[in-house]
Amino acid sequence: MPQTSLSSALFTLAQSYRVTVREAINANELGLNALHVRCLHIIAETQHCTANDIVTKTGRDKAQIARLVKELIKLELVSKCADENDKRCLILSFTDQGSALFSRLEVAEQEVDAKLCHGLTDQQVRDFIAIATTMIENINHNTP
Amino acid sequence: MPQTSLSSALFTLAQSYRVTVREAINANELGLNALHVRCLHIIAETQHCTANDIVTKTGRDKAQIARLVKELIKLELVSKCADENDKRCLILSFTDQGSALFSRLEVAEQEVDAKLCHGLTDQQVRDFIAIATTMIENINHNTP
DNA sequence: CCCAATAGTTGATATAGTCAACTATACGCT
DNA sequence: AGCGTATAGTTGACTATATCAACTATTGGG
Repeated sequence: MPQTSLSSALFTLAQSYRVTVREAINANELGLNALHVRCLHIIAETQHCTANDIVTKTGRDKAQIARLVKELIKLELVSKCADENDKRCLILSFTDQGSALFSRLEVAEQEVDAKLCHGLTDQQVRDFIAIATTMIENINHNTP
Repeated sequence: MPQTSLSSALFTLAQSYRVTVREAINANELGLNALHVRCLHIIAETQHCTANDIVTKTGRDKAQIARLVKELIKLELVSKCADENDKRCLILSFTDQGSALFSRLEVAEQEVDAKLCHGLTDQQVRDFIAIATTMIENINHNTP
């Protein structure tokens, strides 16, 4: 089954990726989906992370993020506390459980990535990410 | 906003792509989504195309495809008729309207693709598709 | 003729994504 | 200070997508 066009390659890849991540995550008995995982990553890599940071970094609707974060909090993976200087901002950070789970997640993710990149060189993967990033920028640089 | 990891690049790209395609399509006053478009492509490129062909080519649930096809039929873009040899198989083909619309779609899609690939060389795009295809194969080659 | 397999349909339900209205705080201004 | 406006986040209602399981109809093989 050859993948010819850009759109179909992209579409198929995104779909397969979602399914695989979900399987990997379910296999790890965590009640999280791919977007939860992205949130956790962003929280991990952003110091002083707010819900709004997640909104801008993911490009999702803020309502969606709000509910997602609420779930993470209910799962006691993340806690929020108001910024001292600006009480509108609620800083998100990992609980101990959250940190522990994030480590496990990273392992699971590396497995998915390794599977995905099987047979590809590091350089190819880097190029792929670079091109994807360019495409994302192209697509976000508003349609004039 | 740098995209570092493979997963986040993929995820962001897929999301942006969906949004852009949808905008392009809405802008073209068609009541279709990205998956409708994929179905039309598959119908176009597959002679003797059945719903099941679409299921295997897209990897989606057959229920979802059934409903999608039903919509395409209601829109009078596609018609189905039973295979003479095997009456379980319903062959899908374009109506005249469907063919006409598909031509328009191809133009719209080329615009999206052009936007996406702005600043990239043909070779880069080819490489990108090739790598994506490899990833899709990796991911589909069942998890042992 | 019966049975297992296949193609497709349907209902119920779950998950994901969107829009608009709302609260609360903060900032800038005269 | 008090006003208007911007920002962060929350919520409700809704739409769209996706998934599961049960079902029908047809087929081909013993």
